[in-house]
Amino acid sequence: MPELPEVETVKRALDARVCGLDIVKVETFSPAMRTSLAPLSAAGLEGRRILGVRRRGRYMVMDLAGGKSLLMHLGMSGVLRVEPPSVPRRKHEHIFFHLSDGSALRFECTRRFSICEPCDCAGGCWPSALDKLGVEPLSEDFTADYLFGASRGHTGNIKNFLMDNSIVVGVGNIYAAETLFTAGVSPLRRACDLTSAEAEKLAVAVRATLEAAIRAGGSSIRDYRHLDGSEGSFSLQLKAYGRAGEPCPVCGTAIARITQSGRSSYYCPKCQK
DNA sequence: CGGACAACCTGGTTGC
DNA sequence: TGCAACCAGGTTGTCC
Repeated sequence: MPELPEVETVKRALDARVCGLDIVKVETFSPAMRTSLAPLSAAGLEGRRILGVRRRGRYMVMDLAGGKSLLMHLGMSGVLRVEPPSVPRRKHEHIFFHLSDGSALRFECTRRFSICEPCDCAGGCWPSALDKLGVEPLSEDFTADYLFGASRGHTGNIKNFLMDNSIVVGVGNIYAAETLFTAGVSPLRRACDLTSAEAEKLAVAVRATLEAAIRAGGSSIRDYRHLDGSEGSFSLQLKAYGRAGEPCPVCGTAIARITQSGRSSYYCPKCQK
């Protein structure tokens, strides 16, 4: 569900809200998201203080006192909320972390694609499962040169290339569409055919789009919600994604919808070359 | 190896 | 109203 701006928004809010609190009790309600929840209670999370939350790609790691951490991924439909445990449990809320201020961190996941499992990655390192992730698009390592170099030899289309997490993390279906629109590049182009000037435009567009989306608190298309249940507003600024048939905001041509690798792509056939 | 695609799971929307 | 088909923001494994 969430791409980088949504996860970053959740991460920031979570870090600000639960840092310094203790996990008093862990309550699990239904067996398994993608990984079993059974180890959660056995992992000795209860009684540990929350030290902080960090993000790598779409993964979040919540560090706890004593060298334990919790690896979390929201999948397609994961929602984290901090609210009183007395609020009636929703149908797909799988875990309650009861916190020392009386609130609960509640993990909801309708489609069960999420991950929430203990890991040993204290001291700022990351679980080995994240080893193959590419560069962070908001880091100084993500440059036009990097993007151009990485695209050489990739004969697949540029849209799938942007969504390849071993190249650059956090760009999913929504922001791939928005980025390509902003850069004026057709999603049908082969990655290896990009010029260095186009790679430059794309790198700038990726950074600008993600930063603008973070400022707006992410895009709430379907399930995505903030920690308090409110919605992100960037969906109002989407120029191409989900707008098939609507006029392009630049030239008025109808936005087209096509399928690439089984997923919908939206673009302006006139502006995007 | 790169790239296309199915599978994982549930629910909402669309269309007959 | 009923029901089937299709769609959905991610990741992983399989096949060619």
